[in-house]
Amino acid sequence: MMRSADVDRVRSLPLFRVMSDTAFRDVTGGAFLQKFPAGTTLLTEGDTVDFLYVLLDGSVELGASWNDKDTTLAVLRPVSTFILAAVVLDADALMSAQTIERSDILMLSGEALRRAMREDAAFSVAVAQELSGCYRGLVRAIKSQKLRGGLERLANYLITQKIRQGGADTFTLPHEKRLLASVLGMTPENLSRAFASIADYGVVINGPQVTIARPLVLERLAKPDPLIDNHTPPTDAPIGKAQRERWPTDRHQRTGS
Amino acid sequence: MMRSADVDRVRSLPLFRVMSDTAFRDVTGGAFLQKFPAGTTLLTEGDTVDFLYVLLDGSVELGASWNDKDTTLAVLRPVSTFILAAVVLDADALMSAQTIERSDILMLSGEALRRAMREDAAFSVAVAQELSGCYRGLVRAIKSQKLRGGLERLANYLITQKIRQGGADTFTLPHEKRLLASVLGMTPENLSRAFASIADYGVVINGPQVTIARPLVLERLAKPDPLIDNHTPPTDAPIGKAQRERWPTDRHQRTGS
DNA sequence: CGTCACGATTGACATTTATCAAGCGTACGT
DNA sequence: ACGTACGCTTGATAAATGTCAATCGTGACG
Repeated sequence: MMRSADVDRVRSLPLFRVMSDTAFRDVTGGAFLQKFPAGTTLLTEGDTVDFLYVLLDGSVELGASWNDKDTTLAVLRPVSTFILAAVVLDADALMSAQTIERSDILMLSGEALRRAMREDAAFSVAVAQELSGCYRGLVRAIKSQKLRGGLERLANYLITQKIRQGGADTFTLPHEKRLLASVLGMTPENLSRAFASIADYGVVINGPQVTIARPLVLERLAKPDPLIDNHTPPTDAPIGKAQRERWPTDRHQRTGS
Repeated sequence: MMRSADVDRVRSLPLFRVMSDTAFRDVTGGAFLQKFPAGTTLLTEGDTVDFLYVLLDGSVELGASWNDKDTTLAVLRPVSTFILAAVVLDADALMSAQTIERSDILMLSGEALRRAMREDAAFSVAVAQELSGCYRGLVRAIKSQKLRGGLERLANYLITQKIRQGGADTFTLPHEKRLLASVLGMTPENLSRAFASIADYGVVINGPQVTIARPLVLERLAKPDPLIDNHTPPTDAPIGKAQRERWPTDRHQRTGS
């Protein structure tokens, strides 16, 4: 059902690394690994959630809608789990999930997950840590949304993106601009104008290519704040939302070796 | 250090009900119960978090600020825990906490909490459930913020408040309007105007007294949605964020008796 | 090769929200 | 009782954001 390489990738996630082999086999026993084309709706808000999803390849948008409007709450990249909170509570989904590009997605039985939590304290601690990381990600998102204006959100997004992609002054926007607009909580038209305005702060846009020509000028506009922006640098280690939140002050290093 | 009645109240929280007596004693052993006057800052964003806070009496505002602006993320009423996510990750606080009125607050050692999680699977499951509830509360908040306009947010707030206070057409706003404005993500001036506008939808304001004269008209404006608004009815049982999120489709009733 | 669909951009305009300023009412302390 | 501080309200105005419409460029597909 799963290739061994995929099993390894899941196993090496912080969430599953702490599980016993038997518990891991139990949880992955009835799992599905599916490939979905771009634009597939995996889950609609309000749906009953039977599975924990793990994005192994591709990308997924988490969104929500109300009254003919819709917005994007997050864009996920591999390797990420999603709708963990709904699985833990065995509750309905509050967000929709849709593939952005062709994606490999692993689906783990929610029931088995909850059983494993009850039987394995280390695992449920890992779940609690992952959830804490997700929670803090949302706190950052709300703070950005309520405290900053559109231009400031964009400026900080660009700075964060630059760092996450390695720190070079030129990088590529990872998504369509329309999607970015939805993430940033504005209309595509407004994002376009924001890109035009931000040229005054030394940002050069060339299609999906962005060059931050005068980083200090941009920073003066953005005023990035570690309590809002999570400037976690890129890493090849499989990382969960919890680890992202712990850096750089990881007081509990348990991967000692 | 704690009155027996207070111990009982904490013990009966979903978070702590599942703990063994010995684990509970261990966690509450080095606990402080303190009374704070109104307006006391308990915690500033960025601070190291050493304790899990439990609000036993009074009320507490969770807020955040950036660039001389500030906003309120939540207002807590007894009995609630707060900054659980930071405690679980042993990370810095992303929000500030301040008493709104004179409050009784219990402070439990974060270190002891994390130890109890590692040793007691049932407890760490309860922590994961509470965190899931908090997470979903934030998802609702972001959806409200990004998808609705100010007047719609106010309308839904009033409907939610009406239900939470028992369902009568007349009820009392639980906070100052300036605080409500901050919760709803608008300026006090704007909230004032929103209250004036909402009179057209059959809402009569008299100081802190609100009367919803034509509920159906207001609902047509508000379009409340269970995927955004948590219309949990009032209860006398000590309830956690997780329970709030499970109602009304609690598929895992474990308080069987 | 042409056509079509779609994302991005730009302009004009409407709506919403914030800001500044003034005035009102009430609770509180002297 | 008086004054004062503070929350609330209202008005005038500015800034930000959304909406509608048109255009441009590009990539997919017949």
